[in-house]
Amino acid sequence: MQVHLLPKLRGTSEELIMGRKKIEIKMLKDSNTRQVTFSKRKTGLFKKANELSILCGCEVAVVVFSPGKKPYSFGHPDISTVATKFLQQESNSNSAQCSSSSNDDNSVRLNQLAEVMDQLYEEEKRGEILDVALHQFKKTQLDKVKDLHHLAELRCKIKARIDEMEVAETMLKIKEQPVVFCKNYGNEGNESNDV
Amino acid sequence: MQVHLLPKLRGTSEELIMGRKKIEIKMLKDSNTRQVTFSKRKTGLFKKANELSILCGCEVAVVVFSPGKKPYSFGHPDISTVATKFLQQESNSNSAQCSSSSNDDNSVRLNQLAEVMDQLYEEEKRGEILDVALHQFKKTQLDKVKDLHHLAELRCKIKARIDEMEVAETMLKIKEQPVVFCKNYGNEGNESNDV
DNA sequence: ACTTCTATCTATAAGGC
DNA sequence: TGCCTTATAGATAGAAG
Repeated sequence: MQVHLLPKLRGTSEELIMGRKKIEIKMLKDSNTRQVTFSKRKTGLFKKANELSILCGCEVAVVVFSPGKKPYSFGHPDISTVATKFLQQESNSNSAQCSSSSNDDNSVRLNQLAEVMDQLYEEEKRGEILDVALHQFKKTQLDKVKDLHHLAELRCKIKARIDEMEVAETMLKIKEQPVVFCKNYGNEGNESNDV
Repeated sequence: MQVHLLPKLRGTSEELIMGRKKIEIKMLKDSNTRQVTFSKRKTGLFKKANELSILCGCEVAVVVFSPGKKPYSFGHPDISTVATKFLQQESNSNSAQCSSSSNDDNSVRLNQLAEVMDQLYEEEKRGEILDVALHQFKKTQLDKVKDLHHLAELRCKIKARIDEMEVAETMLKIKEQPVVFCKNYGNEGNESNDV
């Protein structure tokens, strides 16, 4: 369906096709190049974050502001969950478990991050960003999905969710108002590894 | 300056030096391997995050919980700054623009979602699976859909698609939401990954 | 602003120290 | 953990759509 219009390399004296070249890690001057690079690397970063979370069964949260000042985020299992976990650790830091060494500083920072994540989640639920979300989903998530397993359960879960949505739909028909969602804050029954 | 003390490979029948091998992106069973991998990949992730922040002059925040539940973070310029920026912007954008999903846009979204489902189906047929992605998709993306008005159509399409699919399980997600605000950052290489 | 394609460059699995 | 080495899988710069 796609024909290579570009020859691998012309036999001419100049090489127009250079392939990848090593670049210095410094602010890219050209705004277009910067945007393209941001796009590619953001995808790569999120992909890496996802792989790390799966391979090691750990929680990961990433927030990035594009050159255009738009926020993008990735979270596993969910940014809110990660944020919550941080908050909980802070609360329990006096008790028995967790947070070795100097977690106090981190807790403060994380606390703030948690709030941010909270806001992001809130904004997201407004619904106006489905376009972007889907786009991102197609680009990045699908790629990751290739490596995963267990197709069977999800169908049921999604169906269940859709049933819930039907209820919401009914309500929407009656009244056009933004639906208020509850943040699923609280602990997740996350797999706990040793160590 | 460096001399190879190791022969490239013994000519024996077995290859003790295997170099890199492809691994499946799934939870590593061996705790030792998992820890080693976590360490290596965390370093790689932070490095990527740092490069992205420098190359594109953007702000980045990454938080990771190790298999041992210890928090590690990277932030450029630092997590607190990024968090604060988020909060400030949130309050500003509250009155300004945002939320304005029109009904016409919904049909577009519907089509896009249908496309996604098709692609998911394709992936499934290829034998590669979904584990993490769909769960998150359900939890987050679908939540947004609740706010849209053409819920019925969407639901039907999804249901139909799901019936075809033997889809199933969990996690993964990416959230992004456009939040417009003005401010410029242009910081240089700064790396801070605590341990 | 996103994507595709290709040639390279970089990250990293294994195995040892 | 950290630090090496090697071979290979994966990421991505540059150019164009």
